[in-house]
Amino acid sequence: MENSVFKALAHPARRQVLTMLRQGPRLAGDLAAEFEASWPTMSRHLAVLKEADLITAERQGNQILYRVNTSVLEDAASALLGLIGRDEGDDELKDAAE
Amino acid sequence: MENSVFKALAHPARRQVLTMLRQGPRLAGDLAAEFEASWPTMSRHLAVLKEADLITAERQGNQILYRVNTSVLEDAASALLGLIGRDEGDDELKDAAE
DNA sequence: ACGCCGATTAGCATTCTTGCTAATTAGCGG
DNA sequence: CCGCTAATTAGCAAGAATGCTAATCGGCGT
Repeated sequence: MENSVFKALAHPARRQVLTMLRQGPRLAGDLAAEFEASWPTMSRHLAVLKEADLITAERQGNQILYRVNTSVLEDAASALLGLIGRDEGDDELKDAAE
Repeated sequence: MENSVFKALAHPARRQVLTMLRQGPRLAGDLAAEFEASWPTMSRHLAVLKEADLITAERQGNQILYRVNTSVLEDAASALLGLIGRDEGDDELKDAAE
């Protein structure tokens, strides 16, 4: 679960999407329009972010509104910070090698 | 540059390595011994982390000592946190789509 | 029902990642 | 120099990620 979050964050375009959503929700097409990549490509990036629960989708009639899931982002950030502090026991951030 | 950091964080084994390094530096073999993966495989994971500047390597005679680069981890964490706060202008976390 | 627009899903090719074994480099000790 | 241990690099195969175009789905208006 944690894994899918970091994997989702691994792609620049997806981080860029999150940046765009920072100031509020946006329509899918609105987001897609800002990238050079094709629309279907962006659609898949959004799907990856949704899969990782970093964003949520809501239908607005014809179109789809995306918004950031702040708490998941917070969890990821604190997981990273947990990697810094010495010996804080919890938040181990380990999810098995493959 | 930011990109390689998040890519490096995308693999569970590599995050696990960082977790292990939390309490202090460790020898390469010492780290490798804790994983099921083969030694060369771990060596490459370490190379990826080093490439992202998340860890540093230092030769100790026959062996190699790895330690976390805390500041890069901090930067990554604050980049994520920057994605949350509304409208903070800087730290945009964008590094071009592909 | 039809056409249209917004968006996703299917299918495919290309490239990147991962992980293995085998070969190589680096340093130490006799 | 030779042998030994520590670790990395080479080379390969399998699988995942990315990006495209074409096809499809969903909802709205006529």
